[in-house]
Amino acid sequence: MSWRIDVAVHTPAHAALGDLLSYASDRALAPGTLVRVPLGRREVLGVVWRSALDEGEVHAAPPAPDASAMTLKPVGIALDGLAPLGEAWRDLVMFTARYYQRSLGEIALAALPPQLRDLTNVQLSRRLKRQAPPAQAPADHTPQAMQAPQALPVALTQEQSEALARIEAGSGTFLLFGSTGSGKTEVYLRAVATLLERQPDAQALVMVPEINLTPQLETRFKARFDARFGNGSVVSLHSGMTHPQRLASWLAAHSGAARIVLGTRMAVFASMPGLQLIVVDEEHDPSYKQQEGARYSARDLAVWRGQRENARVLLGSATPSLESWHQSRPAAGTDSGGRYQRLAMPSRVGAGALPTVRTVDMNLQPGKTVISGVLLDAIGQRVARGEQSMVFLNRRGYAPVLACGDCGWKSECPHCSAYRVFHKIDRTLRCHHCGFAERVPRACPACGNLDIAPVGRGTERLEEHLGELFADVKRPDGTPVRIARIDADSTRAQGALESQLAAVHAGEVDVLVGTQMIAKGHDFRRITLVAAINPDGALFSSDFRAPERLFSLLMQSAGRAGRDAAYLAAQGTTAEMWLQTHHGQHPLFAALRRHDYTSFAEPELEDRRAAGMPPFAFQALLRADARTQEAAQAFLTAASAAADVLEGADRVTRYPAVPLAIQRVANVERAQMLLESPSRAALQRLLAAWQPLLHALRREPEGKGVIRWLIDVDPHSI
DNA sequence: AGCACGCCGACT
DNA sequence: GTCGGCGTGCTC
Repeated sequence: MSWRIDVAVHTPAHAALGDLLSYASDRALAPGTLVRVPLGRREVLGVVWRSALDEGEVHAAPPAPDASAMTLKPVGIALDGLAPLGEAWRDLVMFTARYYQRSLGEIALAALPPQLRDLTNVQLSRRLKRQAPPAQAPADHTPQAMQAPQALPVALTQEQSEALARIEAGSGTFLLFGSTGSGKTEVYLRAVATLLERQPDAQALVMVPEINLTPQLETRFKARFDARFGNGSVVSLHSGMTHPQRLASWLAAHSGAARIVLGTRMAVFASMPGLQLIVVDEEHDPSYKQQEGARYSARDLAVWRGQRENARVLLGSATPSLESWHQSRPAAGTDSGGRYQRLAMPSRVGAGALPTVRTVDMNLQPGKTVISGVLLDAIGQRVARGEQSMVFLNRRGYAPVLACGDCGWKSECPHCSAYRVFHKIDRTLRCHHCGFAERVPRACPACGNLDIAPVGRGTERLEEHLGELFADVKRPDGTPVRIARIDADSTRAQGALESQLAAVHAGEVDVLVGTQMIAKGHDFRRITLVAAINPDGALFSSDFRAPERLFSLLMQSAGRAGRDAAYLAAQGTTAEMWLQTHHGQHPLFAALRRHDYTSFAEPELEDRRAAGMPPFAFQALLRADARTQEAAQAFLTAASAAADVLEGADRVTRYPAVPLAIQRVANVERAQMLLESPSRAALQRLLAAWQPLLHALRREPEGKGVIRWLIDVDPHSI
């Protein structure tokens, strides 16, 4: 008997190539089976999507486009040793591909560990054998043991207990709205523990926004669960791991041997047959949105996956995204708001009171002031008392621009519409967009003037500046102040971030300078002052999400100060957050002063509602990269015109094509067009119907010079 | 996406 | 004379 096997392989969405390629086989293969198939002159890994009995020209299922007429090549070997990927996983992949306008195979193959692609059957079976045998009844799995859970490190607060009780009693998606230090992680740990103890085959997925945050989370989960469920019950999945490590974790999740999977956004695609709970920590974090390739939101997919697999989803944040805030309602049974249950944990446990927020009115400071005198004094006093301070500035390097005082030359990047940043450490001018780097010229390249000077400041220069200003400030033991910097440059080397963080923890640093990298997740017990040097940029940004990001960043930073109540009491000090701003009266800062997310979010949401913006509207971007800006825009304009006749077009607003904020990167001109609709379904229908037209358009004169185009659904920055 | 084929510039 | 640039086309 002859079968037609439809397989998803790693090909991009393309007009000439369908989502699935058909192959011949003398036996049916279960959907989800991994197979090697011939494609052109190479052999690639694919996922079986369906098998159909091939009765000559008649097919039970519709064949892949145009495949019925051709002779099918035979499938290669099936990776039989591996259980087929489940229906729920395939549905997730299918949904992702459709929703984000990508090919099935691209999503499916990207969701699998890369090493699987070049593993033979023999190697695979060897791998599987080596894999630790599935959780061989560790410690106690008896009912008695479950009724008498081992002593847990800390007692729960009232708020934590209530949140947990509601998670257990309910189902669906929850928004855990807990201030920094309210003990959200403990709630995650308990929710996971309860689930895994109750159901021996249940699995939990826990996601964090950044790779940096996985080690500390892994330590905490292993300490809690290794003893109870056996070594290997907790695995991680993120792009910082080696391929063999990732394969091992993936196999453990797929087989069910791993009870808990920790990871970054890619982990949302982990194959987990027993998935019952998904935690998305810091759910508001922009890192959950993939910014290249398939531009998916791991948070949104987690919610979808939870619904599909009937697993609880726990979104945690002190400053939820306005989308999640809007979707959530305060108490079960309340109709207002959306579908998530909101669980509030406003109190800070074991931490000092939230820091006092002080604003420095930069309008009253002498021009060009970098750090105001009052702030300097405040930091100096902390140093003298042996306390730590954190100063952050969202700009790395020494100075964002180098300029000639005579002829007006500036350090423009020859390949991008951006300035190259001056890095004093290695005397280079570096473009942060294309990577182009050169040694700093001795004299102005345009006029030969020797007087070329840095303009503006980055973390490097701030660090240097503070060093000069604090030259005479002494620590309690009379030794000079110690200043350190943490940013993407200082942490480039393997393990550098860890060692630098350790130095701060060990008290070897008095003043820490850094980018937003230091505001995220790291607990510095002895920091009592946090300062934002220049947060104004985001207040009047053209990006409507900028205030939301700024507020969350500042709240998170404020949360870094005074994490240790006992320390503050012993020092007889209070924690402070300082803001240097020209707009001290801005409502965003007023809300921040009160540490009140709600009073920031509610008016912001009202503005969005009034302006018809997300979450009250749905957006997508069509972007085009081309040789010239005209070509990019011409393509977009033609694409817009082509969409006129499509279904749903009347319900989708198409804005004019505009250049990107950074118009040219690496000699490629970039333009985009915004689409917006009050109906997600209408937008989706339009995008789906548009795709083939866009492919066709590239071959038309309007598509000339276009290097690539892409669709970004639910874009994060526009 | 890969990987071929194909047609124009500076070097073993 | 070749090596190699990446433009265009194809893969069940």
